[in-house]
Amino acid sequence: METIKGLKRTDYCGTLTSKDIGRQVTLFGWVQRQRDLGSLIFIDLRDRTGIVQLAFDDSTDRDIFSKAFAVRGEFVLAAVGTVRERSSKNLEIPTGEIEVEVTELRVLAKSETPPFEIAENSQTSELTRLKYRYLDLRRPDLQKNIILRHKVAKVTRDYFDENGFIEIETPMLIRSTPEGARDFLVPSRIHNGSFYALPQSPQLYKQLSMVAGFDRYMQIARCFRDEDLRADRQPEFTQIDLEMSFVEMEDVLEIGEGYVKRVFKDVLGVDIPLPLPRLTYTEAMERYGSDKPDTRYGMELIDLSDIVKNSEFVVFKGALENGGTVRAIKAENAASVLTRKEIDKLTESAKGSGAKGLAWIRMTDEATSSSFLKFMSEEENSQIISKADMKVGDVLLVIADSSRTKALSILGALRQEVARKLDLIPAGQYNFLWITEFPFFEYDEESGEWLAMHHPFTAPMDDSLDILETDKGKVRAKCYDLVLNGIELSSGSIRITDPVLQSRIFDLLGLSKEEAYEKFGYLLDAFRFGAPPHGGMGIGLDRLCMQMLGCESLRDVVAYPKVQNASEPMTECPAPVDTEQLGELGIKLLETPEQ
RNA sequence: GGCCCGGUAGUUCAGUUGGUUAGAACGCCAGCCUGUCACGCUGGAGGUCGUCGGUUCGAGCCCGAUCCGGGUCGCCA
Repeated sequence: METIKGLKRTDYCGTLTSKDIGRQVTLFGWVQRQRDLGSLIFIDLRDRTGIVQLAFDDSTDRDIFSKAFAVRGEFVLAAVGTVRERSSKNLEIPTGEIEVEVTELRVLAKSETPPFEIAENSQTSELTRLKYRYLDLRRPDLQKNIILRHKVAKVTRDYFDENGFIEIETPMLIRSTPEGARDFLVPSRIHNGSFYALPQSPQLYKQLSMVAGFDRYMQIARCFRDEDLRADRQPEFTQIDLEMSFVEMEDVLEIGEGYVKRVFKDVLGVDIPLPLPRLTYTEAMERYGSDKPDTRYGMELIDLSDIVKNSEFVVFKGALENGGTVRAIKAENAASVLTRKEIDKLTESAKGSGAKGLAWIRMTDEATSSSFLKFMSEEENSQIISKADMKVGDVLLVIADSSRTKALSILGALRQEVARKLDLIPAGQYNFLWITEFPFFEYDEESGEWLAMHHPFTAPMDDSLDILETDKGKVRAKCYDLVLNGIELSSGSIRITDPVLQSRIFDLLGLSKEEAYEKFGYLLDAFRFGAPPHGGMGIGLDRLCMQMLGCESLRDVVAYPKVQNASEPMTECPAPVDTEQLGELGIKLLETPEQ
């Protein structure tokens, strides 16, 4: 193995062009491929910018030639040479017009044969790739993703800096507030039996920073939630967290929109027209059955309740008599894809999200078949078909449920599944949407109680103040979500700063003064010393990058992600620790974990 | 915790009603080759079929359990 002593890189591999012909260059990189043609050898040398061809022929020094002969994939090389025009060009690659005639070659490191090829569009299973993540990350796709992520972070800091935001680091070791998601806990050595928690978000610290007078705060903050993973959910994730003083909802949305426009323009060169569309929570649920609707395709929900309210079909009748609803979506020209068998599958997944069943009408050239038309009158039938504007080839999927919200959200999920099946989702399109006027409370059917839908510092809307105690179902919050292509990108709210209102809210949430003080005393104290009105939001950086790159999983935009069981295959964490270490923390395990 | 899908060579996969020595491609190793660029040609090595147990004369294939991965529901104020 040789050293780089005396060598300094002059260029990155992928940046050389015919303009560099005749130049003496020094390159470092990994061997993508070595092609040995006998008395002619080519090596593709790769770094993060791309590849360039090194050439060795009969004019090459014999020692260098035999070194090149022994080179294998992923060896690390230093090459000094002259850029020259290729005698046969390769127009497929950016550097294909030139090659480097090598006059000095050093093998800086050898490599074993890697477990998978370092190439774009790897077909290798994700587990293998994650075990060797450093090799996976060497692949051009992931290099591109991680570099884009860097650019997003850079533009983010620039934008918020230009708009008067101060970046403040908030602590990673904080007090646990066991509401909402589970906290990751960190035992304290100095205070045996006590624990820190890792932040689920910097929420309280950023509000305190408003009290401290920083006026505008931002942070690219790591957040932690000890919950089960999904394709778009990791136990640790990154939030672009911000908070602003002396603002109302409109001001926060304006900053948020400006950010979205800026980051898409600067990083992707894509223009996002402003202002972004808005829907209230109620509209979104009624039209799409989701509080984070994907508006890249239509297929909006159709209300059949009025038409079927007198029908004899017990399923519809029962749902409506119990205060529910009957809704449908129409899949246009879908009869060929949505066969009986496919509809059965949809029924199963609807049941999976809580449906009792799925009613349907399927119109084909031959016949109109349906699971329920036979229970309806002629008139009802034709009203349904005309309300849904059904044509030959269309399929109508109907959900009835005595819970209105449930019916809507089941249909919302179905809408997404059908859109994917029918391939209705256009690529390369970015549909942003603000969702506003979220309900303040959520009715829990099990306990029969109204629970907070948001954290307890979220302000109710001004016109809800009079009905806080009397009509909880109608209370709306000054809360807003930013949705992109059916994914929740961001969530925020205007906060309560009025102590009187705050204690009303605590009362409503069933938090006694003592409990509230026990949990959030420091914030309540702070608010006694002049709290400016404030509000903010947190934007999911990982999800944003995922959308910008069109990736299906967060694992493609997180350098070192966790897999579904929340472990990391490369380092094999989490892992047991030795008893001595536990002893210092005053912890005794009830069972010895298997090694 | 529930449901669905998957686990066969380094990698991606095939493997018939259970039946001889489990195949292919790529990769790897060796030889040949002066313009390749997914180089080509010739030859070769490489497998506890995730694991454990069961059924059987015989299991990659059937049964049970279990582990691992992916998706999803619950969960994620």
